[in-house]
Formats: sequence, C-alpha cells, structure tokens
Amino acid sequence: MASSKQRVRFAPSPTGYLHIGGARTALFNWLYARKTGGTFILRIEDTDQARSTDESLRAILESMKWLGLDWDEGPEVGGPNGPYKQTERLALYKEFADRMVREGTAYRCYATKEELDTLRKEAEARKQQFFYPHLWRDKTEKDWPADRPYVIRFKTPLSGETTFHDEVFGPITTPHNQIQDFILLRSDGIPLYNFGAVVDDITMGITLVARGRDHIINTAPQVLLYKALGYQLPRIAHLPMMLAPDGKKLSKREGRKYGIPISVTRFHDDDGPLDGYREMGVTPDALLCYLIRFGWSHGDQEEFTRQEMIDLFDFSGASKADGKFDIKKCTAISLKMLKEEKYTPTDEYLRRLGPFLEARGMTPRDDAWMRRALATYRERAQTLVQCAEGFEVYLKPLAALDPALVQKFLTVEKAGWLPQLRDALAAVDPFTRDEIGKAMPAFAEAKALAMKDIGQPTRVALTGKTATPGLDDVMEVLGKAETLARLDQAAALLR
RNA sequence: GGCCCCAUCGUCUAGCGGUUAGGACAUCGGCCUCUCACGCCGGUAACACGGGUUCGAUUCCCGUUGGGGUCGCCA
Repeated sequence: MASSKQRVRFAPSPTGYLHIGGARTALFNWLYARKTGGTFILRIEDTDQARSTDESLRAILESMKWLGLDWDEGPEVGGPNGPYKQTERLALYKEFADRMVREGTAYRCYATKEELDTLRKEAEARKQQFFYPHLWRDKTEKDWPADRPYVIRFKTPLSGETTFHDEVFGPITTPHNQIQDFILLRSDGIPLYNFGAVVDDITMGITLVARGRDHIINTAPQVLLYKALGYQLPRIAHLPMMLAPDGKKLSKREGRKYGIPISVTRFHDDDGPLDGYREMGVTPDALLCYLIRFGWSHGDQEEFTRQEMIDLFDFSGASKADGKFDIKKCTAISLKMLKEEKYTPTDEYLRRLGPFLEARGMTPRDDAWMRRALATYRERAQTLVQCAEGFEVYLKPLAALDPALVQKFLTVEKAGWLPQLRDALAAVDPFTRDEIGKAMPAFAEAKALAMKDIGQPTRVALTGKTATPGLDDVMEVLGKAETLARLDQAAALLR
C-alpha cells in the first residue's frame, strides 16, 4: 500500500438520477477512502451540455447525502483542487491539449462531424467496422486551414498494445489497432470523457480509480494519455456490473418490469416521477449492506454496520463476475437491518418513520408511545413503508368494517361473546400487554372457547384486518378507552 | 462481426489442488402460535462442456459454449 495519502473520486455526470449501480461505485470508493484515512472527492462530469441539468445535479447530491457518503472535496464543500465541475475547468483541458499538440502526441483534426458520419455510414453499408482514417494525423501547422473549427485527437500508436494491471481483474491487454485516434477536445473546447477524466485525475492527484466494468474499455486509451503526458498511473480497479434479473442492463424499463427501484432517491424525468430506494422505505445502511455484498464479500458475512464495512473493505474481496439484482434479498436485508437495534437504533427508526407516517396522513404521537408502538412492528416490517402501513391500525380511526369480514367473523354465532369480552377487558387493570395476555385466555376458558376461536373475531373488531401484531400488544398500544370503544362499535354490528 | 472481460445452487456468494462443495435470499415441509410476521428445525437445489497438467481438479492451462462490455465531437 502506498504510504502517501490515498485520494479517490466518484465522478457522476448529472444527466439523470443517481443509479443504483453508481451508488455501489460511490460506496466502494468512499469505503476505500475512509478505510485508508484518505480523501474522497466528488467530481461532476458535466461535459455533455445537452443532457446535463441542475436538477440532476441536485438529485445526485441529495442521494449521496441520504446514503451518508460524505465527500471531502467537491460541490458545496470546495477543496484545494477545485473547481469540481468539469465545465469550470475548460482552461485546464485546453492547456493540456495544446501541450500535447506541441509535443506531437496529439493533433488538430479539421474533419467535420458530417464528413465522418458519411464515412461511418459507408463503412456500415459495406458491413465494415468504421475506423477513423488518419485524415489529419500527419499534417503540420502549415496545413492548418484558417477559421475552421477543429478537434484535437490523440495520436494513438499504430502498433503494439497496452497492458495495465487491474486490482480486481488482473492484467488486461488491449491491442493499439483497436484504439482509434480518439478526440480529446471537441471543436467547442469541451473535453471528451477520456481526456477530461485523465486531466482531472492527474491534477486532483487521484491515486486509485474504481469504477464500473463498462469502463474497462476506456482504460487503455487513458493509460496512453498518462504516458503521453508523463504522469504516473493511479491504481485501477473495475467492479463487475449490476444487471437486471434477466441479465440485461438495469434500466428504468427493466427496473419497472421487476419492481426494482433504480434510482437512489425520487427523481422526476420526462416520464414523470420515479421512486427510489428512499421512497421504498429502506434505510441507507440497509441499502449499503445489500450493495456491498454485490460483487464483494468478506467470507459469509451478510450484515455490516457502517464501521464494519469500513474496517473490512478491501478490493481483494471483490469478485469479477457480473451479478443480477435480487429485490427480495434486498428487502430481506432491510428487515434484518430494521429489526436490530445494533443496525437501526430506535431513535433513528422513529426519525426515519416520521415522513412515511405523515405521507399517509398520520401524525406521530409522543416519544414513549411511539417507541411502544414501534416495538410491535419492528420484527415484521421489511420497510418503513410497511411499518407506516402497520401504524394505520393505531393512528387512523377505524374505518367501516369490510362486510365480507363481518360476515365471516362478526356474527352472533361466531362472536356473540364480544360484549362480555369487552366487559372482561374493562376490568383489566393495569391495561398492559401482560395483564391482557392473561385476561384473554381466562375469558376464553370461562366461555369454553379456544383462543383461536376468539382471536380473529376480536382482531377484526379491533383493527378491521386479519393480520396484525398480537392482540395483547395491539390493545395496549390502543389503550383501554379506544379498545373498548372499538369493541362496542363492533358489538353493535352483531346479528 | 472485431477487440476486451466473465462463468459454483433460481439469486448473492464461501472455496484460493484433497471438503459429505458451506452460508444467505428465494422455494418446499415442520415447529411455535389468536392472525400475519419474526424465530427455530429440516428438505430440494450448483462447480456450463471438452481436452490437458497432476497421485488427485470446482480450484491451474487450452479450447468450445453461454453471458456481458465496447466499437460517438455520450459518459
């Protein structure tokens, strides 16, 4: 391991929401920085001006904050290597590009996009692979036409190959004849991805680049750029892809098809609002827990606190094979994380639950009551949404009972004892789970009934539902007055 | 199609030459039980195929097949 301070970055382009795969990339970089005591940089690659939007940038920052992946340098926090948006660094790219032209490792190309598109189409028609013909490669300054736009292209070596060592995949070799004379700087002075990323990684002192496997193809050109510029290569790590259950790219369409959120937080685009993991009701720690086990492992461990992730993380634990997203596993992890105080302290649980209650028209009550009520759902709610739905039993007035349920459970024949149960419960004091838990079986026994005979009718009378936490819990949370009132209401329906 | 990469239960994965191939999710039984969950017990379920190397291959090498990535003045 390098002795100097590690510097890593996450470099999204603000052309949409923060994709779940991007979140995984961000997590791995963040973990590496935190583990090594290094610096985590957030850099905005907004060079695609046609697609970049401020709304997208806001959404990405919001998602990063929600995940708790804080950055040491970048938007809002600044830093010594700014600015951190590429469109604010154009002079830098020009300086590097001009230098390369001067040194002969790059050249001006005056071929127009139209011209090249035509050639591309022709090659396509001949079923041949298009390859940039070295139109301007060997021209010199005296050949440059005046007043015509040009791009700057890299002068890729004509033969040989480039090999780099990937921390995850090992050595990867690319023959140079597969690398075109790619464009560094567009005619409008804006850099293309490979060039912008390299110049920034160099000037920001990045020591390790970790990104998705779809970038492996970009690495050889970037290595060539480092060499041409005379800088030392950072360490490089690629992560396997996160795919949809059918092995396709995890797109918005695929996500909908399998009920998988693909955005970290809610995002509005042309098709309307798109809910994310936050809206689905998983906690950031639970999501991170699912993500870290995707393409990485530490033996059989499935649950991690944030600190454990930091302590245990290492690129040697990464795997090479692509994976398919499994939403059921994700919610299963969510349940485990939500259930345990160690992973989700009660205070945090309630704080996160609040907005979900309010979204359903409920108002949280006092802290002690909320804690008591939460205890009845902690072991059964996979998500905060499910928990909030459960709270409707407690916080919403009981709606008119479903006639089908009344027919099934609340007839004189099946629940004629209801008024007497009500009276028996009225005598319970204190009205606690334990006392109720004794009174109910005692009542059943006195009536020569089994608990299972009185359970469901009572449950329906109390909650209008057939599945809820235990009756003793429900009654205690509801309180004696509300419990009796609801039973009275149901008893009136008996016929 | 060219080039690059990958390959253990349905899914995420453990394994780093010798294991009854383990765990988790899912699934199927059972227990618990007032319902639904949780929890507990148990079952089904994988080394893609073919060659090597080796006393011995899931593990190392080659090939085949399958999958993915990429071939833009997108990132």
